[in-house]
Amino acid sequence: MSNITDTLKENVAKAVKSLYGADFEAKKVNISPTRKEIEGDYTILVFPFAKIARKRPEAIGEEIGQYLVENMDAVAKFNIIKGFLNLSVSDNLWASMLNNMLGQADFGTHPKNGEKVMVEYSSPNTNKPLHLGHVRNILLGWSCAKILDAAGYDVTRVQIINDRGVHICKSMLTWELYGNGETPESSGMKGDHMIGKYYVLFDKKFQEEYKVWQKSKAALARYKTWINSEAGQKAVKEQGTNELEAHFYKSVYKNKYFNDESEIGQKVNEMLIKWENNDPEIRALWQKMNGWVYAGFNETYKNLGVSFDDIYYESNTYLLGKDTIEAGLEKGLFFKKEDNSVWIDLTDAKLDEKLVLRSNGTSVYMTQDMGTAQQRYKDHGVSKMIYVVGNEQEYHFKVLFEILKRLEEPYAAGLHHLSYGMVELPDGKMKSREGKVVDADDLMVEVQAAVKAVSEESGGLVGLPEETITDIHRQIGLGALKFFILKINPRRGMIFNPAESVEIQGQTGPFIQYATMRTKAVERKAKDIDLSFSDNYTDVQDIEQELLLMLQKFPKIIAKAANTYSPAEVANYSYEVAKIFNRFYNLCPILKADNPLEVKAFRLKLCQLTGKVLVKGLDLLGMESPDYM
RNA sequence: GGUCUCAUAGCUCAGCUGGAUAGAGCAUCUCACUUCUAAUGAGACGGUCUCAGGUUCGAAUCCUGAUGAGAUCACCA
Repeated sequence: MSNITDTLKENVAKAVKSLYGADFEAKKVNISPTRKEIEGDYTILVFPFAKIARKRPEAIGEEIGQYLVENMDAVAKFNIIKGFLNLSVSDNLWASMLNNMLGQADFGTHPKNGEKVMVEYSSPNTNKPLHLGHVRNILLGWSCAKILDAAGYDVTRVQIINDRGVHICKSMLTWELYGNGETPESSGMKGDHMIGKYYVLFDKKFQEEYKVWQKSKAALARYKTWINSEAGQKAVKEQGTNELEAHFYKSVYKNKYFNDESEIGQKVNEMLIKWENNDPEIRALWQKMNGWVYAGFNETYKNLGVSFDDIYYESNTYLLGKDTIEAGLEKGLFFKKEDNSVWIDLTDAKLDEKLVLRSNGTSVYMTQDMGTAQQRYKDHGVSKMIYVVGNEQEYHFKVLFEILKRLEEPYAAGLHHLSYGMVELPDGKMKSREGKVVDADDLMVEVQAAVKAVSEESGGLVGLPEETITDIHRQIGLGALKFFILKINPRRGMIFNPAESVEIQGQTGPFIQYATMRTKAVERKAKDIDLSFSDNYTDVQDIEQELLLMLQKFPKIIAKAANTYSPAEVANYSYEVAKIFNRFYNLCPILKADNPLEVKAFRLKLCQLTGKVLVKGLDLLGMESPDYM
């Protein structure tokens, strides 16, 4: 039996054909659950047929309703209010609907479609421990991968690690200068946090040096040269001389100072050159320190419950893409300027002229990304690539995708940037320089502690082994955090309120986990109930019908979430299911002693199905379902 | 300035292939645990869907414009 709504749509289309002799696409029939206060289970909108039938909506409803009752066993009766045709489903249909859904081993998931898709997420920089922004990224990526898998795709999860460049050398240098051989073991710090410390230290040391220099005669000379230059005069015009010197040091000259004059800056640049020339000592240091960082990252990933199938490193990919430049030049897609730099003109796509190769022949980010995409296609043969990256890179990806499209890459049509908004704190943006960041590791510890406090108060876990209790606290804490982040449409920027993220009441992860736990608890208690009696149950309550109709949507929700790359779709659906189930749980006793057998059997089955859907829904969000709470 | 997002209840968010009286949660105020675990349920309160036009039988939803917020427009990554 296919889905009842689909069957209804097909029959409505048939009705239109037979009554009015016109073709109407079954898919376009507008059908929705009937509003609670009106009699009926499904409502069909008849306005769209008005033009075809050339009759009043009420008359059309009457005719179609009549047709459906006569031609479908499932439709018992109907009524019409304005242009709305409300159908009531036959009583015996509910049990068969339930059996049908419960009979599917993996209800909700779609058969494999043979398509391969890659999801890239996390993509950290080895200098900074993962923070709240990464957490949103990682959870989105992980959940999307799960959803795509459930929707029938063959998914490869990857991350690209930014492990090269000037910034990496900064932490290496300060560790060499001031580290005294410190290791994660010797300091007891997580590797990524330890490296992060040296990265911050570099900035501090540089600022100190820069500040001293600003008082020198040389500094004053640089400032005077600038102020008399064209750019300097322009600045004077725009903002006056007030604070101009500070502005000069802060914004105008800083990079130049770093590259040309700074002692510590020189050392970093020397180190980078050595790294690029494969200096064995530098490379060994680099590998050692990266190893510490990766160990730290892996711990965080493990705690978050996520993993990857393949990892790309920029140190391997940064030279890729140059052959593509050649190919593009031959095709006439790219062009060279006099200084030998290579460009592409995308002004006709409302994008600008874009540099793809520097005048000195070295790559830019775009070059590298072009090459990496091709490499991934070679490695994994994927037809779709999903990049989970913040919305600040929207422009970059638009350009990248446009270039790959014009290069006629076979996967070009399947490229998607899953762009998500910035995570802000209630008092504004996170700023790493001011230490105003929410660290991923700290965050996970905090949510678990908060859950522990509530749990001990409610006392639901008393009597279980200590280890089990701790693990349940972990599951709930992470559940609260993950749901809090994933329920929001990725597109939107979000305000992360730490207090709200550990809420366990209302629209939260633990609310859904609690409902799921209830389904499990009932099942544990239900013994020796002959489930086949459920078919005799015909007095199906409104709330039971509502729950069934909601559960029936599951496969479509997964498909929609996959098509829109939106875990929020699954999150909000799971919440709705949990809410209806809780209402059902309160209204309809399942195992009550004086319930007739068919009532127990039907409700128990409904409970089982709800449990299956909720467990799967939570799993798609990367959340676990505790057995006790 | 160009481009792209976003704007719905005091707060956090759903709803957007146009359809009935715009929905949840939080907060505030009631009520319900001798009951399959109350981390629950029932009820009350709360709205000019930013504004102004347009299309339509019908607009929170589509179009145009305005206002406000964010992002982006490097031979940076």
